[in-house]
Amino acid sequence: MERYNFKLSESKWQDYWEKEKIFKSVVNKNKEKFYCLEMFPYPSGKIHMGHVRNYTIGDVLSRFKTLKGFNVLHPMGWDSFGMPAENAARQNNLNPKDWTEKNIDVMKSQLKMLGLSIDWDREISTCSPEYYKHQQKIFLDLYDKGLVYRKESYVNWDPVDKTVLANEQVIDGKGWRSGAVVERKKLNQWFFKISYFSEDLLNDLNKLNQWPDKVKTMQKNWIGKSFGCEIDFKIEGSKDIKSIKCYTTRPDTLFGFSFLALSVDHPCSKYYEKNNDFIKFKKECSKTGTTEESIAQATKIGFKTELEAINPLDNESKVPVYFANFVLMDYGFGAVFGCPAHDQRDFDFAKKYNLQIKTVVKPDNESDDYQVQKEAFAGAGVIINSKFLNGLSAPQNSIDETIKILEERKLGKKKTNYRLKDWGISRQRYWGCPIPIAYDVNNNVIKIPEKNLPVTLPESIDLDTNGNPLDAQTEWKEVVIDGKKCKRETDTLDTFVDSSWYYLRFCSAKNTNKAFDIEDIDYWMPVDQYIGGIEHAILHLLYSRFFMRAISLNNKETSFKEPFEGLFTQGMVCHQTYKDNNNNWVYPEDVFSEDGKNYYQNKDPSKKVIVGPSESMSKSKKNTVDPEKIIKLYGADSVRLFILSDSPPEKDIQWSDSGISASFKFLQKLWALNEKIVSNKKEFSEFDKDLEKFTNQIIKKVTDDLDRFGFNVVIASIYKIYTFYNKQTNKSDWGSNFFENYIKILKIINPIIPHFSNECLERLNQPVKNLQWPSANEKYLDEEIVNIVTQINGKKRKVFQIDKSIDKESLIEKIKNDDQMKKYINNKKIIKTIYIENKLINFIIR
RNA sequence: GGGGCGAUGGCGGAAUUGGUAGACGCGUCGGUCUUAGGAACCGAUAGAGCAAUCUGUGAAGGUUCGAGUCCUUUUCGCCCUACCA
Repeated sequence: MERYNFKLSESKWQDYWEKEKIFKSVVNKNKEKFYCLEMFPYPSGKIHMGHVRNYTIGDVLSRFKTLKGFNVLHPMGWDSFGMPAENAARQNNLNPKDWTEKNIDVMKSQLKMLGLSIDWDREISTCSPEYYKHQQKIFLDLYDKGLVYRKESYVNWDPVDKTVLANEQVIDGKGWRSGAVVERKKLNQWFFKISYFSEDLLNDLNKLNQWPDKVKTMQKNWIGKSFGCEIDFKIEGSKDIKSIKCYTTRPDTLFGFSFLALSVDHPCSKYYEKNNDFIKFKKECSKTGTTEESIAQATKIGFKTELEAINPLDNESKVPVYFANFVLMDYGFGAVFGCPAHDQRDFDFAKKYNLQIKTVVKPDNESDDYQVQKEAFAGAGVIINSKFLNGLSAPQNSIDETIKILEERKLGKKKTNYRLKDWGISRQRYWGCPIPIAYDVNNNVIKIPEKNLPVTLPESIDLDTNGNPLDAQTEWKEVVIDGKKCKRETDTLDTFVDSSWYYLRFCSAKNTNKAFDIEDIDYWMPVDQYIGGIEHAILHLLYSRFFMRAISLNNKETSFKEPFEGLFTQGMVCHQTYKDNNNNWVYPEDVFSEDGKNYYQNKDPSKKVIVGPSESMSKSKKNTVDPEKIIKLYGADSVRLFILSDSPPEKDIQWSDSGISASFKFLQKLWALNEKIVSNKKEFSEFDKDLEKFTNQIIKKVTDDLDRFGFNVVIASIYKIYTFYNKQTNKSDWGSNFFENYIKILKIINPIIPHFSNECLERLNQPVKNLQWPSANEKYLDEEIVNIVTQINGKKRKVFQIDKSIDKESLIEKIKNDDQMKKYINNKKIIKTIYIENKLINFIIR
């Protein structure tokens, strides 16, 4: 018997799928649709195990739904704009376009090796003008709707390279390339008004009942709705500044007011621009703030002004005004009222500058002379030392009451605040979608007319210039619109924009006139199942939700607002880490072990390797395994089988050599079984009820488990199938119903190991086209003989195999009189009998 | 500081609604076959005990006839987020 030749088989079926266009999807209103989408990859060079896991999950689901009769849309594309291309191009003296296209070719061939059921006719690439011309149109539409605007905003500026840095390019406050201390620089930039939908985005999370709660909570926190009030503080000591607005969630602690703090970027800072001490202070503030650690540990510093703020509820009380490093300009009004007794940050600040700490809330169990000591008290309690507010229960009552009073006296008003900020979309980069805007000689914003779209990137470009390479393209920049000389916008769009609407484009991927066809999206949208990494829980998913709302705003044709009905976030792929004696990471493929305990380097077996903990695969730790190599060694089906088998898909999985080789060996066993069945010449006449029962029960279980993403248990079932069928074929009579049941089995393993399943079906002269998912026959799902667990006082004592037809009374009588049970009951009195049908009997004795 | 998730054999993990804890795989041990095996096949495998049996789902309590599952407290681990007023 020949072993299973996965190389021949897998390439054969992949060719067949491609030639016959098996996965081509067309709108068919008579058939229920299923849109299965995995987050499309960035073409970084090669696929990694994370992709393998992501796309295997999506593929199994797509194939399963297809077998179940759905019209499945399962597309794939490339998130192909972005910085890595620019960096790689600069390093290797290439064009980003060429680098990207080469990577796409490689990765596409690798995805095909996995045998994914993708409709490649719908392939899209976000860096292609065919894609981004529609994006530019959408940008202009949103501009017309008032959802796009321009304002001054800060960027990270590298003063040596003279370039804008992305956050991830700033390491410890320094530019990643130059090492220069990064400065903050103000630039005019474009924004999407995502905050317009804050409330809607928050509320509609409730409707997403096929989303993980975790992701919804993360988005909820990100939107960060809070209830509070804005208060106007009168200011003394300046002829320019009359009052300052603050936002607070705790107006009820107003009598604890002991300073007012402003962000260094607060509009009032303009009056201090020439003050040398203030300039120094501002510099000091910008030093801390890039790494998370420094933020957490940053001490609170302030710059005292000559200004004084008056407590609106107590005109006698005047407090100093500071600029402080812990006040953020882009939340609230960039100004806070300091109440040290009941806010830890304010407390720290007050301690440092010897400001008054006035206790105005006491815990319920404390007396009225309670005083805050070592730290701020932010808990619930009762208002004290606050004149007419005294005695109110804090926080809820006291807040409501204070707001009422402030509103009556016209000193402030109730306000809901959101943490969610508008989305800055300008990037000072070459390799992104050009913003379809120009400016006339007076710097007015001029839209590029639709007929002139797309605004394409210039192909020959010098990436070694300082700053944005597009800025240096003087010829490209010049454009005439309606006879007027204009200069193009040289910023490009954030690549998150590209991925915020690609799910729509897949529905009409070939339409050159429009971004999408209403008829197409009416049928295909929303995405029924979206699958990807948890790292996109907030930004990408929130931006996509925003885009759907923005496109649908004042648009009667697209009525829905949620692009993704179901969301699944898969876990990461982990691998053991290895280091040599010099603390350098070592690749798994350069490591060997004879006993599984001591590890050595392949190149030099005298060198020991230290085994570290298993961590998520990353290039920096060199604990990666190359999928292409693994596929070539074991075959795609073995890889698919293993990547799904060891852990539930939402959790992390450990990649291991023993695991993948176990999957490989298992397929060989399954193949041997199939060959044994193929070569059987005997006819069987006896109907085998056990075989029928086993098959139907396992079909039921696999169907249910696939429906709930229980891939790892599905694979456990496949192992059980092998054990059962192997025993069955060792019998002299396999059963007259053997063949039809076995065919069903080959169908239910098809979504997971499709090449293998096809090959087995073909060996048995079975069709492989238009397979249908077998349904379990209810008749065989029930057992006639059931296990009855008997307990004495809740403790398991004996298990009886009982015919289901027996009635309750005789069953209890029978068990009571069982010799072993009698021994346990031991002449004691049965005071209660719990009976759960077909499951359990519990005697309570005393 | 805030939020979330989790803790089950040597390991990864099973266990619809509370109802036989440890499915399935890895590893380990024993056996068969083989010139050999790091191949294949068969069997065993939570712990203790010769056994009947007892103990076991991070810890402590509670609800219940019955808890891995529900409630309270607690410890540890992981993830996200971060001066949000």
